[in-house]
Amino acid sequence: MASDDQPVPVFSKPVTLRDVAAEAGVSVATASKALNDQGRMTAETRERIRETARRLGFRPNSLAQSLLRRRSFTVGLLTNDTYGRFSLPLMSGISDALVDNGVSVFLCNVEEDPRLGQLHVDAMLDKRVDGIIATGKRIDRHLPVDLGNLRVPVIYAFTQPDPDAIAFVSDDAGGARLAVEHLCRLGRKRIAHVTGPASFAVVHARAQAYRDVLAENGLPVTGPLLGSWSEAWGHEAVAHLFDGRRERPDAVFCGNDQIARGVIDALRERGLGVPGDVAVIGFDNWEIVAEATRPPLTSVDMNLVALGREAGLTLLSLVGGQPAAPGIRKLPCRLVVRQSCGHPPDG
Amino acid sequence: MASDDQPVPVFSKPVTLRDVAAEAGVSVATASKALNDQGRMTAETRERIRETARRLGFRPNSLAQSLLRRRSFTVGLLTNDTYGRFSLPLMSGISDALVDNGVSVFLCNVEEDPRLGQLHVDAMLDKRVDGIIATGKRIDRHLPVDLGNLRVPVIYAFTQPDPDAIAFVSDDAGGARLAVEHLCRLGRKRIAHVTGPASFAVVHARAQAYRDVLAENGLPVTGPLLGSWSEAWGHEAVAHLFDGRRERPDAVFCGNDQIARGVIDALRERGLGVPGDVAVIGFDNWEIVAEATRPPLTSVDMNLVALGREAGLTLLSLVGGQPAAPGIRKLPCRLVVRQSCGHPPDG
DNA sequence: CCTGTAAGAGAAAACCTTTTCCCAACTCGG
DNA sequence: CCGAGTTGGGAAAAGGTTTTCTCTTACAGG
Repeated sequence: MASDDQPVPVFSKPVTLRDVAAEAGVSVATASKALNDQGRMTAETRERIRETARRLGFRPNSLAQSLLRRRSFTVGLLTNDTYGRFSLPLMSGISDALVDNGVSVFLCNVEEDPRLGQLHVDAMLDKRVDGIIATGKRIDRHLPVDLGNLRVPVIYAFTQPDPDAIAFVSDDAGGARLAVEHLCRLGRKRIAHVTGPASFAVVHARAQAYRDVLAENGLPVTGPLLGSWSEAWGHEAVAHLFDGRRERPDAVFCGNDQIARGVIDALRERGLGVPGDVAVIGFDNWEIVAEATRPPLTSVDMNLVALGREAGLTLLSLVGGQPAAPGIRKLPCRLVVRQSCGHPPDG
Repeated sequence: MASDDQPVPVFSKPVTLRDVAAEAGVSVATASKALNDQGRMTAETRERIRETARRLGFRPNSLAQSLLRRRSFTVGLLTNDTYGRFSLPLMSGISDALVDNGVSVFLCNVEEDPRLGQLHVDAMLDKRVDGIIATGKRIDRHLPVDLGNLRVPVIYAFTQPDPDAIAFVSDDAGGARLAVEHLCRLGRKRIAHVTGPASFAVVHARAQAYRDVLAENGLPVTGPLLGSWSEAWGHEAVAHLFDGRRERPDAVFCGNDQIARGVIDALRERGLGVPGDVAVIGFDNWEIVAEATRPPLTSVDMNLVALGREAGLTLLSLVGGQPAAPGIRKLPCRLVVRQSCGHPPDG
């Protein structure tokens, strides 16, 4: 009564369970049980302790809890994507999924440095993370660190080290199908494919799907044009496609949005209309690019936020002791229709 | 001797100091002192314990250490920039600075949600972070959470809540000076400024510097054109600037790289050469955009990685007990010269 | 030989919480 | 009135490490 007109003191040491117990006139054991709905005591005692804890602004020390429970409610997120186009939505999804479950995320940027990677992994293990999510900027390269036999579960997102790991990746072939089938439905007959370098696994997966869909629709297959992931390559590819004596494409399926942007700009410079003369579809649905092209770019979205969320939830269930089958989970892409292909397929 | 031909068992429980002590035939106290270079013992004992620890793969449990030391070697990074253009380099710098000092980073994306923000802050405090870095996507808006009277030091990066906090921001006015002075040195006489919306503080800071430099050089000041941060606005602004009956600019200083990109594209469409007829400078040095423009864009770089590093190091010194004066530290920008302004100023 | 000191190492407290076990008191049926 | 069961609550251990204090032994000096 004498001192409770003061709000919580501002710069004080953290108030511990012991403080609460002393203030409420009980033992720490009883205080703990009161706050955790454990044990037996009169409703009145329980409420009095709770009220005391509230008044003192008591918050349990997670460190002590973690030490005891051997569970820290913390996971490590390993990434080597300083660039961020892919890892940011991924991280956002992961973070969402985990935070909703009271789990915090250690961010570890390991670049391409194995030493740094090992440093981070060791630090995370020392801090007793409950699990690790590894994510990379490329599906077919993995992080410069061995996560093989850790004491904690590991999930891979957007990267896939070996077949018996648990990995979430986007269904690139499916995404490519979406795009090419969309173009077919719109009546395009000569669909070209301009994409990135052969050193990327996704280039082949998407190109194969592209060829498959064309074959299924009885359309001519022109081998995909492989280059770099840049606007400049988009420009250049248009020269290849439209300068030759052969029949000109009426649609271009691009390996990413930057290539698509280059393609669209080059087409405009040649006086070709998009989507009038040529329909264009991009990949990645990088909104900042897709929305800045004129016309705004229809693009395949890899649903990275959802992918991250799935990865996060799966890690959580693994941490919780649920078993999970090893292997790769491919998550479907979706087509975001804007204006670079003509009228939306509304039937 | 009997069992040390086995390497560290792979899936075992973590080995504790007690295990090491038992194996080496000493007490945990002695083992601890041996490993931490504390206390007195024969060099031989110390080395024997160390060797045992190595052999067993002992790693101290950070949770226990943190609990005891009241220092977790962990800091929280609060951001509301899901977009990432600014926060990624920032985070990278922060992370670098901290990791080099053995400090891990909790990543907390609070979006614009005060409830989420409070949740994260509470969780970080419960986990006994040593400090917090708050970073936002806008200098003049701060996070939806009150970090006023925490038990741990707080540093702001790229955002600035109130004058008596410690904040690191880029020197936008200085950056604008760099750009406009560069154009002046190149002999440009009619320099326009196309920038973002008036609701951004940086717009005014940069515009003022722009006017100052023009005045200092005896050049005519045409009020800056305020719009959005988009390519589309860059296009539109060119129409404003070049359609009128008044004298046409021979240089445009743009508020960001996307605007600059729009400006350059629009200029080309009108048959105006860059940098021949018009020099263009951007802001942010967003490499993916700056390098894709034709010609590659000269742009002001805010040195966000360095800014992040400074913020991280300052937080560390604060955590270490060093005092730091409150207030705003403006870090200089730098001009990255590419080809959109003509010959580099080499003298 | 005795005392003082230093070396070497261990016991125990501390950090904070949770949980198991236990004890005292009370109630109730017989 | 007695034994059994229940109720309310506390003591203590556990989790892993660090640090202070204490203790034993050895050795040097007198």
